Order: sequence, then structure tokens, then C-alpha cells
Amino acid sequence: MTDRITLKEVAEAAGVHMSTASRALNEETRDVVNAETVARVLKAARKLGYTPNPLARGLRTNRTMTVGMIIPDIENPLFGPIIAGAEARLGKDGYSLLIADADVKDSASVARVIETLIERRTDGLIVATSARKDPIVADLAKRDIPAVLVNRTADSSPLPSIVGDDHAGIGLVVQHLVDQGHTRIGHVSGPHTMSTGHGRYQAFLSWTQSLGIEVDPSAIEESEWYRVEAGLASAEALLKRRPDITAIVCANDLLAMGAYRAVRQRGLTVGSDVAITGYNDIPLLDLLEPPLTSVRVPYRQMGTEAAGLLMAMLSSGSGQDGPISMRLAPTLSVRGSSGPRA
Amino acid sequence: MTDRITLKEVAEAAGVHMSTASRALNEETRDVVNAETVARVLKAARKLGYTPNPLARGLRTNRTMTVGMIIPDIENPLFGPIIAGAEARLGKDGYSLLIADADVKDSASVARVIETLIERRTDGLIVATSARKDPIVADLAKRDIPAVLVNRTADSSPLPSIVGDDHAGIGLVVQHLVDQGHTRIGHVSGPHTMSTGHGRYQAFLSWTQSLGIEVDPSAIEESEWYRVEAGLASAEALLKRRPDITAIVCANDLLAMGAYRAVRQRGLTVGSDVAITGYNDIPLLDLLEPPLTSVRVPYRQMGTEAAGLLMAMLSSGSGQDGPISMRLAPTLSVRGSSGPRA
DNA sequence: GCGAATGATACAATCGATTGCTCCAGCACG
DNA sequence: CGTGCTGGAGCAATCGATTGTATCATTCGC
Repeated sequence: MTDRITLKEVAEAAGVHMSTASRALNEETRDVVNAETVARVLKAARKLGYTPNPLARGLRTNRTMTVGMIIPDIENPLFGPIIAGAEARLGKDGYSLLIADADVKDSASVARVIETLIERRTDGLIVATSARKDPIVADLAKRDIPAVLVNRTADSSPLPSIVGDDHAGIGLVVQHLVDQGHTRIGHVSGPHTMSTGHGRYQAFLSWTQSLGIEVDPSAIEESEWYRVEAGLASAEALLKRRPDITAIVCANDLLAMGAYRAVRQRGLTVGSDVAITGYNDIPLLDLLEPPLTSVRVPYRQMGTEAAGLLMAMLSSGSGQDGPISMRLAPTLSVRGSSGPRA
Repeated sequence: MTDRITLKEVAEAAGVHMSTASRALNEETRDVVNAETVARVLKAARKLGYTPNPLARGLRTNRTMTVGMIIPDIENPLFGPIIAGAEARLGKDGYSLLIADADVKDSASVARVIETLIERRTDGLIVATSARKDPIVADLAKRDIPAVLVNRTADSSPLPSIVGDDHAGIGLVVQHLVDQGHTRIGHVSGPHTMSTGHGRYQAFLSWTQSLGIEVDPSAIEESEWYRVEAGLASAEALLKRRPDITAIVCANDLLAMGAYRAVRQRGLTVGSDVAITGYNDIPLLDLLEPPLTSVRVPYRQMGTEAAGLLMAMLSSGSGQDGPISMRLAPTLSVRGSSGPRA
């Protein structure tokens, strides 16, 4: 490993004491040093290629310029954009991202991973685990650890959070279907134990009601899990019970995939006989036949905002006026799967 | 932030000197200390909830227990499993992963990101950028920085690397198609400026030849980029020139998607009239109609192996006998898109 | 029974940067 | 001309752990 230049060497090269060099190099304290001396130090530092040792600095200042991010299941492509957004934002302030993925299903694993991050003295945390309520959040808040939640509900959370606005997203979908002339609309919801499943279900009820669409319980089917097979089963049950339905709002793209199959199994055509919509707008599903209409959530922006919020917390001494929560507005990607009512 | 227990406090609680406590806590040096004292120290440490300050330790030992990973375009779902695999392996040895994504197209950005990681004193690097040859690799080697390449060619690289065995992968595909009775097989290759594009093209030539399949240049079309549109254009051109072809080997799943469209545009059916195969086996494409036959690359394992190799380098003082390179064997996911010859 | 070997622990330097404090020169003011 | 500021720079403690060396009490060998 290349031998690094230390502050002392820079100081010697500039003919000053370490402490003076340190102050000259540091934006904040630069003004207590003579301008000419500052110039000399800066020049020496540049010439020698000096880069401060973050460990030494961190040891003294108790800041690592590192932020930890806890991801449940990093293989889920959803998190790519969130990470990218956060990383870009953090880089601006000179922070780096320590990634740790935890097993969502195992709450102890999540706790362990968080502990590791804290032991490493990360300055703050971005938590993307998705369980609807777990004690970890409360624990972080109690320990006064700067943390931001991302992509999970804020209800009664003591921590600030950044989430997509599911209510608005479902609104876009329902509105669009109504515009297409649909009046008998069904819903394949996600599991109600998850914040997204529950929230989108509520939003569906709320929007259909306010738009004057009649929805009774027979038009709604709850899936056990966000998987294609579950979507297939739910959509099948739904269509069997309510063959008059002309449009299905799915809580998630995978469920929508299942719905495609269910519609086809009944010998109907997706898009013309039955309109289907998804949620998340994951890549490649626009390649399907017909391409899937879906709600696009600004995941990258979620990452950016979460990081930005954390930066703000860190620079203002963590104590916000109270937990801030942001809901980011989604957009609708209209494609062939949501044609007009036949 | 919670106030942390220091070594000194542990030492006091155990009634020994700091240095003794340090030795007792450290596996390596534990045998110098009286067994009974070790027990006392350990008990005190546990009771107080002592965790060593990694910064102080790193400052002294010059190791951060952190590995940096450079990813081009983290939004590419390909990298999720690689990251997950690496992280899991590193965690075993107490290392953490610092993620940085760089703009592939901007070589200066890559260099800058790497520099940041080095400045942070990461103990080693895992480099996943994919340009076929760039000076950065040589630079890392020259600077004696422990680094492993992942998912990119090793040809003449001075650094160890872990890649998928594209030659074997294409072999699986060609063999399978031949088994299905196909004899007139075309290839939509990736750009030859990229290692994967070039390598798979070469592999295709090699395997068809050794299996006695006649392939002349008219059966091959190079795509400009790994995108659906490019695949569509290439496959179109290919089918127009060689309408007798009954199977198309695509260098990548996205190109295969384009080929689906091209086949359909000619009024033919994918799977029965023309077999199509992809590469990478990205999730969800098994949902297509017909589901895509594709080569599954063990990305997670690539991450694991890369991390393992790096760990080995770090513990053995970096100097390997020479750069090791591993090629991981892919498998074939046979699905409906590659039916028997009509 | 005395010097040497040994085992166990304490002392203190060290890693590299930050920062409170001290020191000093130069200048203004009375 | 002495006192008091003040800007600028040096001194040294400090962060928390690691580690080379010194110290001390035993025990062993002869």
C-alpha cells in the first residue's frame, strides 16, 4: 500500500507547525491563520499529495464521515436506485455509504446488522427494512442515533421517513381507469400486514368512493404475499366471483403478472377484455405483451431525499423540531394493459 | 450518540492495566496473559458491553476492516447478488463493505471514486467496472493495492479476477439447440468492445464449429449496445438476410427481448418457428410468453468468491503466487422459448 | 543460596489529526 | 515609556487502542 503523506510532513515542507498546517487546511479554522501562510501550506499539501487520514481525524473528532444503510434483501432491484440516490447525495458532502443487508424475516439479524454499523461509528443510518412495525425503530430513536427511514411507513414513527405517496399513486390509477370508462373495478391487494399492502388497499377504497365507483367486498381480494403465484390465485378467485369486472388494480407488479395469467386462463385478453395495472413500474415489464400500466415510484429521489435529510440532521445536531416525513409523488406509466372499457 | 465504553474502563473494572486488557481481549495475544486474568477481563468487557473503537484500532494497526466495492451503474439488477454475496463473505471475517458507484462511461469518475475509497484506507477493493481495458487496473496493480476484479475479463490482467465462464455458457446453449434438432443457428452478439460481447461471440463460433454446425458471417449480427431496441434491429436484419434460420442465440437477455419482437414482426412464433435464447437469466423474464431460455450466471457466488479471494490476499500479505483467475460455471435454464426444430 | 530463566503484568511510545492554551511580537493608547 | 490588546503561530494534551520494552516476582538449575 502506498505510503501516505502525513500532516507533519506537510507542515515541515511549509515550514510551520503541525497545528498551523491543520488550521490552514481546515475551512473552518482557516481565518485564524495568516493568508500568506495558508497559501504556503496549501501549496505544500498539494505538491505532496496530502490526504488526511480519516481514522486519525475520526478518532479525534468522533465523526467518521460514513453513513450506514440497512437493506433488507439487496437482491431486490427496488433498492438499486435508492442506494444510487443516497450515495450521490452523500458524496456531495464527503460522506461514504456503508452497505449492510439483513434478512428481513429475521428481526434479530436486522438488529445485529444495525449494531455492527453503530459499532463502526457511522455518523448516521438510513434504514430501509420494511416490516410494518418493529422495536428497532423505537430503539434507535431512544438511543438518539441519527437515522432516517426510507420506503416504509411513518405512522407514529419517532424517526423521520421518506416514502412514496401510495394514496396519490392509487389515485392516479383509479382516475385513469375511470377515464377509460371502467366502472366495475376490482382490487388485488398485497398482504395487509405490510404497510404497502394495507395503505394501497385503503387508498383504493377511498378513491373509488370519492369517484363514485361502487366497490363492495366481493371486488377485493387480499394476496398472501407479493408473488406472481399469489397474484394468480387472487385474481382467479376475484374473476370467478365477479366476472363482470373490467379492470383490476393490483398492489404490485408481480401481482399484476399473476393477474395476467388469470385473465388468460379464462380465455380473455388483457388490456381489452380486462384492464390490469401494477405498482412500482419495475424495469422490463414494459416488454410484456401487452406492456404493463404501472405506477412509477421515484425511488432514486427517495434515496436522495433520505440522504439529504440525514445530512441536515447531522449538521444541525440531530435535534429536529420533530420527525419530518416526506411523501414523494409518483407518476403513472400508461401502457397497453389498461385499455378503454370494451 | 450513546457513550461507548473504552478499553481503559474495562481494564479498571478488571483491575488490570490497559495493555493487559488489550492482550486478553485479542485472540492472538491472549496466550501471553494468565488464564484467570483473561477470564476476568472478558467478564468485565462483557458486563460493560465493551466494543473496541475501530478508528483507534485502525489508526494503530493501519487496517480498517473495510473493503471498498466499485460498481458501475448500481441500478443494474445484476449487481445486487454480487454485492449480497460479497457482503456475506466479508461479514464472516468481520469486514464491512463500502459501496461506491461510478459512471461507467466516465473513466475519470471511476478513477475519482477509487481514489476516494483508497483515501478512506479501505483494506482492499473489489472492482466491478466492466470496460474491456482501462488503465485503472494497471494502476492499482502498480500501487500494490489489494484488489480483485469481478465480472470482467482477466485477459492479461495483473489482478486476480472472478468471471462467469462465457465459453461454457454459450456451449450449454448451442449444445441444447443442437439437441433440439436445430442446425441453422444465428447469433445476435453484444458489442465487441465489451468483454462479454466479444467473448460470447468467440465462444459461439468455437462451439458451432466443434459441433459441426455451419455458420457463416451472414448468420451473425453485432448489436451496438445491450438494449432491447438494438436487439430488435439486429434480429430483424438477421432474419431478413437468413430467413432459413430456426434458432437465435442472443448474447444477453435484453437482446433476446428484441429478438422476440423481430420474430413476431415477421408473423412467426417464438419457440416453435424460431427458438431464442438469452444470457444472464434476469428475473421476471420467465414470465414472458413463451418464457425465455437463458444462461444463469452464478452472480452471488461471484461476489462470494471475489470476497473470499480478497480475504485470502489480505491475510497472506497480498502477494499471491500470481494473479489467480476463476471462471464460474453457469447453468442453463431451459424454458419455452427454445422449442425443438419445427 | 545465588544468578538466570521464565511468566505475568505495567509503562509508555505510537498512530495522525484536532484544539485549548500559551507565548510572543508588534502596535495603540494614555 | 509602560500597559494592554491582538493577530499569528507553537506547544502539548487528547482521542482509544496496540505493542515494544521494562519491571518484578517466582522458580529453577547448579
